[in-house]
Amino acid sequence: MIPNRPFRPAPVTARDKLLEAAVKLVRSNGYSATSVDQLCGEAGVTKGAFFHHFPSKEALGVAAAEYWSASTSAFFAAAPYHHHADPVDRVLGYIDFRLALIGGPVEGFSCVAGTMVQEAFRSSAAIRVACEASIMGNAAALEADLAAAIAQRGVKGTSAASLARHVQTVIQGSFVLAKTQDGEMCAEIAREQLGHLRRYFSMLFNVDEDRILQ
Amino acid sequence: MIPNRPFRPAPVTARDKLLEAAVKLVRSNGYSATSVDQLCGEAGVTKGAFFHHFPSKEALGVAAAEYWSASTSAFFAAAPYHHHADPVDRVLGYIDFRLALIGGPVEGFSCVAGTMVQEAFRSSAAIRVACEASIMGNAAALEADLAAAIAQRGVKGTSAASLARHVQTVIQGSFVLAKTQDGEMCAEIAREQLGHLRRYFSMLFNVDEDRILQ
DNA sequence: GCAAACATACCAACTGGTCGGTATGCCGAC
DNA sequence: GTCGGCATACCGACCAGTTGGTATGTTTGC
Repeated sequence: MIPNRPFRPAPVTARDKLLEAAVKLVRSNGYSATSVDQLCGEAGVTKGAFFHHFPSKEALGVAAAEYWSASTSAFFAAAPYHHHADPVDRVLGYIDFRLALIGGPVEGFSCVAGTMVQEAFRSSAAIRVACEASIMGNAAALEADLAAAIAQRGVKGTSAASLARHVQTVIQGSFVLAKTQDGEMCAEIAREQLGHLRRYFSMLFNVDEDRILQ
Repeated sequence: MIPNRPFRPAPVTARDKLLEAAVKLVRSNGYSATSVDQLCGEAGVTKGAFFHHFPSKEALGVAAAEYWSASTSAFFAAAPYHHHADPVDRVLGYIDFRLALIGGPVEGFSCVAGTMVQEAFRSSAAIRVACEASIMGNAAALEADLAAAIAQRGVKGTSAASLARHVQTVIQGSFVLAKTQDGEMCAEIAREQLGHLRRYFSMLFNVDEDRILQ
């Protein structure tokens, strides 16, 4: 979900270093394929430290999703698109902000929660729920602006919550498509797909009321 | 991608049984978390048979993506939505067809290629390419109808290939969102999201030409 | 001095993969 | 027609390495 988070303070405790390692390794190798030893190696920490802070690998997965959730929501809360007066501008501003974050290798802008839930939704309910909270929490942050936009433009036949989920759907889907590609095409295809989301919303919020419903 | 494929003949050879097992297990547990022993157990086949037919687990992954690709494309080629005279009806018919396929647990309608590429895009180029072929092949099957619809309705600012990719994006993204849910909500959220895709296309192909571009 | 934060050594279970062997069916030669 | 030769399909014990997890220390801050 979030890409290159600049000015992130370097983690100090072993716990933080492990969470950072989890974000990095899960993004590029997935949850199952990432071993506890790899995590410890990446974090520069021993296995004893790992199991001191987390009772199991699954617990690290849950904590990583929550850590991810917290750092991304703080990142987006501080973004500039909130300042627009028009709610439609805030919504489109969010999409443009996401668009600007896409670049470089996929593991730099993909989503930890989306990656983990794909693998663990059946084997670990705890991880599934933590990833749900992360993704739906990110969606919920847009809901107020979407509700205002819907009210202002008189959009019928959907809801702010449903549209917020659609934003996440297109974002997550664009990451999957991006992962099928190589090199610069990864970012290019992800940007292209967010462009369709932008166009959908532009049409939805600008069109005459009687043309909205099919 | 494809869900409940009815009337599929029961696999006979060990190879076919292993491919069927791979589709089932990868869909519910992912690629990395599925072991060769599990695959053999599910297929009712020994390890000797596995490595007789596939040189490695990775090769099975590639073969599974190709097998998946072949069976889904045959399934969609035989679907009834192709018979509509209007290309826009064919495109919307495809979406409605996909909508009708969504139901039951996620692993019954999710996509093997999308699941695998999320895990293996960095560790296995062969699997990545096989999944790309599967997903983009599915997209390509819609391209002609989309091109005709674009031409007929005078849509500007995009291409048939890009819109075809968007269909896959929303489908793959809806599967990710569905996997965050439990029980019947899985199918419900996936259907809701395909509904947005349908609405986007409805607007795109019906609106006056001068209103299309923002 | 004492608890939290780590480190080291270790374990049973499992991992993908190998290897010698067998059962079966198809081939032309006689 | 039946026999030897040979390829394909499959079996299951086995291997070295790795897995998540534990048990027992040691260090450090207060």
